[in-house]
Amino acid sequence: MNLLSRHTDYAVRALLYMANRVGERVSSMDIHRDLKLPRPFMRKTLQVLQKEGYLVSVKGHKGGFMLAMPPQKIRLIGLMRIFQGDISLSDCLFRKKLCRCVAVCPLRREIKSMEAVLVDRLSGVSLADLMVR
Amino acid sequence: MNLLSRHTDYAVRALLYMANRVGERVSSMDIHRDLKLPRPFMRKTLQVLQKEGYLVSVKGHKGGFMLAMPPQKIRLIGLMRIFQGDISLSDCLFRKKLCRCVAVCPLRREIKSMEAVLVDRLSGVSLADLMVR
DNA sequence: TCTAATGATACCATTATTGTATCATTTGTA
DNA sequence: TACAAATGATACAATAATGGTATCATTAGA
Repeated sequence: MNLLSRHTDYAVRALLYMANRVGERVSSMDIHRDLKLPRPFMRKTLQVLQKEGYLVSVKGHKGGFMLAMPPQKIRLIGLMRIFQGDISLSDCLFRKKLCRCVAVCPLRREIKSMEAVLVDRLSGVSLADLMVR
Repeated sequence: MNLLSRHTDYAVRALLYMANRVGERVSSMDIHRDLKLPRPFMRKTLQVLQKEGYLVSVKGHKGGFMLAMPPQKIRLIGLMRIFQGDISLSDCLFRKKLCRCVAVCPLRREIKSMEAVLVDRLSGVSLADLMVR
């Protein structure tokens, strides 16, 4: 199981990369070269981050991206919500039909509570925390 | 995201069903009729549970299944491990290549620690706990 | 001996995720 | 001013995991 999707994973890496180059303009080519992430896919990641206000972009020659906010303000939970939707450990709508979980309610309650723990932990992690080494 | 796969989910339901019919022989047909689970698929679930020692089976006419142990001994984490492998929030081998996570180690550490919390919680839940109502 | 059950297993369908390709637009610079 | 290098937008394809079906062999009760 993967808590983070590729988009989220690549987002974290790319953002970390930029956090270490504050003031510079970073292109998808730079990231591709240095981090070896598949470029077309990761470009989509970056575009989403731009739309969501995490990145400022400059088009054209010598264009690229820069962080739009300090690393302290970028939280793991925020990135996950963008790329993976609300964190849930039991997706309960199954093609518009009601979940198969309602019948096993005590189990559902357990899982929901674990979910809350997880979200709490994830909320505590910022990009800045991941930069410390 | 789903913490539980269908197999695990169906296993819990079927086991709960049998826990409420101790002494009776329960067939896959009974479960299908009463719980509306897709029979061929759920039959596989039951067969695995039998192989793993959770169920005793009787073949032939009037055959079926019975719990092989008391509900207190059946733990959610055990079922998950059978049907989903070891609980991990960051599957790190990607087609035999080393994970893409190692490069973002602090993140990996965070996730591993959340994983431990989750496993701990899951270990605490038994079938008997889910029967209480 | 027929029927209803499990055991084993092969196969198919669906979905989500991951990844590629392409074209339009923008902008610095030779 | 034209070219090159970048992002924006978007359509399409590949892959893998999961979920599900079908079938045949075997067993056992009535």
